[in-house]
Amino acid sequence: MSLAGLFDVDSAVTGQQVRAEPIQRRSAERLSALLDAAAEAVDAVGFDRITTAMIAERAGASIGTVYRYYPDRVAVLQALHERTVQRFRERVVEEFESSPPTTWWDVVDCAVSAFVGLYRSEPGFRIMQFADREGATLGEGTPSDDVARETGFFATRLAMVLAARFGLPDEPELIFRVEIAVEMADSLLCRAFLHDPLGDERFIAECRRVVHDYLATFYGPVVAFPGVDVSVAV
Amino acid sequence: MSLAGLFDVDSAVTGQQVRAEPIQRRSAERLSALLDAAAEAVDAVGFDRITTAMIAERAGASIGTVYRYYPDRVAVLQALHERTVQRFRERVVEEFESSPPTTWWDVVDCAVSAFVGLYRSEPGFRIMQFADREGATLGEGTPSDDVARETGFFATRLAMVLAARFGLPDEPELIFRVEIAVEMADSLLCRAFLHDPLGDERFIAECRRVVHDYLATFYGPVVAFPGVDVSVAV
DNA sequence: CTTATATGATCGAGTTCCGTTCTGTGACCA
DNA sequence: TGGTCACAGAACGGAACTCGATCATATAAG
Repeated sequence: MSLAGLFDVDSAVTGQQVRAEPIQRRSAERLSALLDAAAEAVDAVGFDRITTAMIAERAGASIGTVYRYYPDRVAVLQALHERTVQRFRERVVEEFESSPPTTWWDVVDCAVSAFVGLYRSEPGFRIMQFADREGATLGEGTPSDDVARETGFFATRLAMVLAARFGLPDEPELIFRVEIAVEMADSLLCRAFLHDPLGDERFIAECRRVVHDYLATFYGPVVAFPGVDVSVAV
Repeated sequence: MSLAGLFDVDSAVTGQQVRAEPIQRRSAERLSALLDAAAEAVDAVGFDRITTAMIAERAGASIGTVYRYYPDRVAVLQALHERTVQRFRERVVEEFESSPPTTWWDVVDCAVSAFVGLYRSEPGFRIMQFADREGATLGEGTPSDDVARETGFFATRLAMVLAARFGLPDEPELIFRVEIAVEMADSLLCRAFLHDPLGDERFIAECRRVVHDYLATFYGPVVAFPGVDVSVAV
C-alpha cells in the first residue's frame, strides 16, 4: 500500500452534501467557483458573517445557483471544508514525494509543513479548524457524524502509515497517541496563525518539538532531530 | 500577592459588551438571568441554533430586554464566555484553597481539575472553546481585541503565579511556554468532552501527562508525579 | 407621609435583513 | 420542436434588531 494511496481521494469521507451532480462541464466549474468564492469570503469576513448572497455575487452567480448545488448555507461551508481537507492530504503526499520520509518523524514533519504551507497560500484554509469543532456543537441529530470525526479519521490514516512503513507497533494505542499528537499540533498551529497571517514561527517550531517529544516518549527519539534538545534543561 | 489576588475578578479583561450598566438591583438579576438562559440554550441546541427569542423566553424576559443590555446576539455569547472564564478562574482558586499547591505541578493539576469539574457541572461551559477561536474569525474591525487573547491572558496570569510562588524563572519564555501548555491542555480537554459529556478519561489523563512532560522539559520533573514515567519507553 | 416627577426598566409590535423557495426564461440536446 | 438542464431574481418566511408606549422605582417637593 503506497503512501499516496493511504491518503488518497477515494478513501475520503464523502458527505452527500451536493444536491445535484454536475452533468455538463460548465457546472463543475461553477461548483468550484462557488467554493472559491466561499473561501475568499471566509478570509474576508469570517465564518458566520458569510451570507449566501455574498457567495453568489463573488462567484458571479445568483442565489438560485447556490441552492441548485447545495441544500443550505452550512452545506457550502462543509463542502469547502472537505475540499480543504482533501487538498491538505494531497499536499502531504506532495511533501512525501519531494522529500521522501525515512523516519516516523519525517512523516510528522511533512504534515506540519503541509499545514503551514497551505495556511499561507490557500484562501480560507482556516476552515480546517471550524467544521471539526462545529460538528460537535451541532450535537444531536447531525446526519453526517463522520464529518465530525475528521481529525480522528486523519489520525487513523496517519497511524496506519506510521505502522506500515516505519515499524511503529500496530496497536490501538498508536491510533490514540497519534490522535493526541494531531490534536495538539492542530491547536498550536491554529494559534500560530491566530494573529499572524504568515504564522508565528515560535509556535510552529514549538509545535514540531512538542509532537516529536510526545511521540518519542513511546517510540524513541529520532537521531539528529534538528534543533531540539530532548534532555531536560535548566 | 496572594494566589486569589492573581486570579481575581478585578483584574479580568472587561470588554465593553454591555450596553447599559445596571443601576437598580433588579437589573443585575435580569442580566445574570439572561446569561443563565443563554448557557442553558448552549447545552440544549448549540451555539448557532440559539435565537434571541429563545434566550428571552427562557429568562422570562422579552426581546427588547435582551437588546437593552447587549448590542447584538453574539455579544450575549461573548458575555457568557467571559462569565464562564471568570468562574473558571474562581474555581481554580477554590481548588488552590482546598488543596494548596506545593509544586508547580500542583498548580497545573488544579487548573485541569477545575476545567474538568466545570465542564461537568456548569451549564454551557463548552462556550470556553468557542469565543477564543471565534474572536479571531471576526478578524479585522473587532473593537475588543482583548477578548480574543483570553487564553493568552490566562496564561500570563498563570505564569506569574508559577514564577512568584514556585521559583520558576521569571523570563519571557515562561509566559510563552505556559501559553503553549494552556493551548495544548485546552484542545485535549475539549477533545475529551467532544463526544462524552463526562469527559473521556483517557484524554484527560493524557492531557495531564503531556502538560507535565512539556513543562518538565524546562523546569525539571516533579518528584513522585503520579502515574507518569518520564523516561523514554520502548 | 403623600404626591409629583424624572428616569430606569420592560414590553412587544413593527422593520429590516437574510436564508430559502419558486416560478419564469434562456441554453443545450435529440 | 419538444424536453431537460441551468440560471436569474422576485417572493416568502423567519429571525435579528428597533422604537415608541407603558410600567416600576427612586428622589423631591409639599
